[in-house]
Amino acid sequence: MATTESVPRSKRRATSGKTQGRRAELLAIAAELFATKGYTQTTVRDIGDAAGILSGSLYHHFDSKEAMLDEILRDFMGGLHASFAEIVAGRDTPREVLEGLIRSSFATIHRSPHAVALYQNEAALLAHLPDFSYVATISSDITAQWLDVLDAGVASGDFRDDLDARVTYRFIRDSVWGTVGWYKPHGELAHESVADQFLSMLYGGLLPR
Amino acid sequence: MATTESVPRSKRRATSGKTQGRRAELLAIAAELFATKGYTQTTVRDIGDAAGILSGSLYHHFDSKEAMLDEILRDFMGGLHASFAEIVAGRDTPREVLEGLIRSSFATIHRSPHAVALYQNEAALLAHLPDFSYVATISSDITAQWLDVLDAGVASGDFRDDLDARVTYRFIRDSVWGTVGWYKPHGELAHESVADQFLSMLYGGLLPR
Amino acid sequence: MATTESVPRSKRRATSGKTQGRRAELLAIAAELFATKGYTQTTVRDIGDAAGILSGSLYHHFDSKEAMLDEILRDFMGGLHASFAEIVAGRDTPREVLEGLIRSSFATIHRSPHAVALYQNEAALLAHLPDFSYVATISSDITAQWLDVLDAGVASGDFRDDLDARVTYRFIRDSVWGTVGWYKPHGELAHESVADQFLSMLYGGLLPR
Amino acid sequence: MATTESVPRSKRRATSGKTQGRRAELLAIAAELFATKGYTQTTVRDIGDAAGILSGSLYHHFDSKEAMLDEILRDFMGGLHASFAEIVAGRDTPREVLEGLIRSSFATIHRSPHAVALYQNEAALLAHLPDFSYVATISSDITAQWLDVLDAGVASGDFRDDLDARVTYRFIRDSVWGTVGWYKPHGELAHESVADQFLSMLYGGLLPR
DNA sequence: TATGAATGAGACTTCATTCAT
DNA sequence: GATGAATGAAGTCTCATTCAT
Repeated sequence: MATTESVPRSKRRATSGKTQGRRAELLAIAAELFATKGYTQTTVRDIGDAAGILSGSLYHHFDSKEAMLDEILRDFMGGLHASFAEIVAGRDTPREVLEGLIRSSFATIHRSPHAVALYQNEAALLAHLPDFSYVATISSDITAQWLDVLDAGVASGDFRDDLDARVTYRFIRDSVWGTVGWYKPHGELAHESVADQFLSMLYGGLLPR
Repeated sequence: MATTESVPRSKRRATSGKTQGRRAELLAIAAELFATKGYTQTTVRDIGDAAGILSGSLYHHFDSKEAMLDEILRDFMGGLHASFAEIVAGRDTPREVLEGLIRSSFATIHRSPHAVALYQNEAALLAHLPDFSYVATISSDITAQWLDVLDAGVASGDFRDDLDARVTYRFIRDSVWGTVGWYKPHGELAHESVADQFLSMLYGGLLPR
Repeated sequence: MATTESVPRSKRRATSGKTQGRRAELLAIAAELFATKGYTQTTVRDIGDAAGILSGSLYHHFDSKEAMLDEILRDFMGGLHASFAEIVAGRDTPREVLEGLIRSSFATIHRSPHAVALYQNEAALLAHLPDFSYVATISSDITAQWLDVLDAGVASGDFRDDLDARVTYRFIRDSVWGTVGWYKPHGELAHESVADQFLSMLYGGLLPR
Repeated sequence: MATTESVPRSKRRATSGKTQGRRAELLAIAAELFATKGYTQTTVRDIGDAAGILSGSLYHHFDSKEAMLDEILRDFMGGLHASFAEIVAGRDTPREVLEGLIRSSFATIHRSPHAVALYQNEAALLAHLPDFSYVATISSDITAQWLDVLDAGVASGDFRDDLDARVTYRFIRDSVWGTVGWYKPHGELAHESVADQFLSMLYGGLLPR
């Protein structure tokens, strides 16, 4: 497993405390635009407009448009991997761990929909950019976290042994993260309910007993 | 339900028989590039290079880059809706129909991976382009086809009645179409096997009996 | 009569005081090129070269090449209509008003030869561009100003009553504005002398008494 | 005076009798488009469309788009100069000659409005194209024809001697040829009536006696 | 004669980025 | 920190023209 603890943020500029607030604001604005329109379709002028400054002024805060994407993804993926690691370490049975991972994922979608959407939608782009190889690395780590749980569950008898774990993992992953495309954080449906529904279907199947 | 039978292709240029072959070739090339690099990231020069002609020569065949995307999507979505309609009409129980839809979807991913990827990945872009409103229309129609089957299955007792059909549909949809992101048409895993795996998990659940 | 007082300039970008100077410079350069080479034959690169910047930099100041033409024509035609209105309102007899309009026209040619040439030469083009419908509107208003004077002069006995006012107006108009094709603002012939010659011929005719 | 009798048409292709008809058709179509939309704004595709053939097929008849313009203008200007020469030679007094030139001009506008419009509107363009220097040459010749008549009329006492002949000529020229911008060959107003109006105004002036 | 495919130059425009103020 | 002007590369598209069929 590749080591990804505490993702290094080498190029992040030195900042005073006050500045940090402005950076975070701008990153939030950028993340929303990137998620909504797509990274390539979002211009630095779009970001500047949304922030109430000229596009050129963004370069006082960030080195480039790509640097903004980098900071958003780095923060997100580091946190995601860490919180998954915590769950894996803190629960007993594979079934409890899997349920924890799933519930945490839906909570993450609720909390950081833009970063999730970015991660979901810009896969093709990120694969082409060498500076973003860490995304693939962390992705692999996360995949390993999930596969380990599934394999352990099959071995322990928690899960069926006639399903291919790798294929099963992908079905679960796509259903879970695909939720970002339709779930509304401020809508009627709570993310906990979405998780309940998913777990109920996943564990029990679609057919009545 | 909006009527979408035989999607009109009003602006397609008049063509003789021989021309059609060249158009189809160019569209296939464009579809692959659009799917692989993303529509925005693909330049007309990329397409021209891949086809062995100058980018400007593409405009002898198509009005614009957008027109190429349009023709690809229109053909694909029209065909998809039609083949789903055939399945709905030709089977008896909701369970048989659902299985048919799912198997057909995996077969479609096998046959037209580029168009499927396009439809999956460019949602944000298409929503911004007024000329592509028909995509949303056909999408709604297809959603209705699937929801009808799920509702009928719940009513008939084929499917569990304690799951929200709308949420369940989205989970299924995202798993099925998300397959385009990892399935390899020429790989070891056949699309029929993927369908078997999915149906087994969907119907029986992850837990052993 | 269509109302054309103070032509709206809705899309003109918000600008500070300093910026206005650069805009005006660029517009003057563009106007000269448009008038000399023709609008279509003038490339944005021509304009950039003449201004000492890259063509793309023009788009920092204007939305498009067409927007430059628009601003030139809008300013010119609004001013022309206004100055004619002032003359119509400020003089007594039709003969005095007509003389005022004619002298003002020659003075305008002297002062803004490029805008006049543009208005003269690009009629065919402007008729095709929907964004320039205001040109036709103001033209109609100006025609009405002149026709009113001619009609009043015929009624008052100032002018002959055996000439068709509409046809006469066109002869006068074409002679007057056609001057822009040969008059040289910095040449020996003063615009006042041109006006004298024209009025002498127009009022007295070519034949000796 | 430059000699311009029988303008040479060196590059005109050898043609059979039948072909000539098609050439003439195509030139008429091109002339109308050039006059209506402007030479630069007219594409060879426009011409092809109007003629019912593909743009590339035009090159079986003409060497280039410019060659079409050349043939139109060469025919027109040669004919114009010749018919003016006939008038100058065939009448007695300067007044009769001037009246002849003016009536002939209006008749020409009636008969060949497109060629006249071309000659009027594309002055800026033609000045830039070396292949069209003959246009300036014939223009000078025609100017000389008119100025000779005016000078002769002043000397003979037919015309007032207190008007500058050169300036007067330009006023007349612009009024006469400017008519092409508003006269409708198939309208109610006959070109003879336009000529009557113009001569009445020119000779008698605008003021009542 | 006409078609259909292609060329090659050049047009307008966009956009991330830089920098003096 | 922010502005406003400018850069330079790149993108989409147009169009006169050529040529094999």
